[in-house]
Amino acid sequence: MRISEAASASGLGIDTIRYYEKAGLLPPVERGRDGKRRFSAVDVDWLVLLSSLRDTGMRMETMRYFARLYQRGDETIPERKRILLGHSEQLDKQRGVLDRCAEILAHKLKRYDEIAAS
Amino acid sequence: MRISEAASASGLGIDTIRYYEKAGLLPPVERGRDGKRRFSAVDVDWLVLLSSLRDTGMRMETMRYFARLYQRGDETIPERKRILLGHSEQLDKQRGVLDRCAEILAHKLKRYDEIAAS
DNA sequence: CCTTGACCTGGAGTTGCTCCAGGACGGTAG
DNA sequence: CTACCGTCCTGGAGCAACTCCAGGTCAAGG
Repeated sequence: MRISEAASASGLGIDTIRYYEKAGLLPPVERGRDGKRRFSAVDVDWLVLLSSLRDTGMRMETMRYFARLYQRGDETIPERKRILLGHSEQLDKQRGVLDRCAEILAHKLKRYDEIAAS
Repeated sequence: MRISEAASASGLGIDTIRYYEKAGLLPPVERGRDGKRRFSAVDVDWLVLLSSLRDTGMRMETMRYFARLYQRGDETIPERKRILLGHSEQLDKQRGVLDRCAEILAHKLKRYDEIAAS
């Protein structure tokens, strides 16, 4: 799979993927003899995960740490589990943030309607 | 209210508040004769709103536009309403993103447990 | 009177992309 | 065979939104 396909499959941009590779967030991607990147199904799965973690606010440093653990094999699973569980908690906090914002917006919108009606 | 209090009341940092003022996201804040900023209750309410909008991903440019509308008075309410309704939709999209991430994480965690059990 | 703490300003530094210039390469059309 | 096109490559500049810092002011307390 070429980079443009990996991009649309993962939701990341082409530039972002190259940037992530350079930054150590994915293992060095294999190249064809033309020098172009070839993404395996495993690579793409990894990109999908990174994309999801990024979109929910995980920091690059954490993702890099997670990537290094992943490359060290199954012995690092407990630590990886810890990270993902921690991120699950982050998701819950973010739901709280969204809910509070929705409340504030609902309140504001109600006030707008009251002003319009008066 | 001094800037440190406005910061802890709104959840924004002191530097962020000053930055927002310079950037036109809040009307110029009144100063005491010592030159220090004095935040009114209205100012703080506004900061709380900005904080919530920022935390849910609204762009500064949009917030600035919203702030300008606000300063122009009640005639801009329909447009402000449009912006806040649009942001409500964003909140829904973000809930979707959180849910999808939670699913991926649950799946990964299950697989970790399977590997550990085998 | 001297120090402490909270504030001020302008500007540099950081994160995480995002875009761009300049160049190579493979496939198709003339 | 050659011209052109689309997709890729690299290194580096640019951008958003903070975040931190140096150097300075001022009021109040010991």
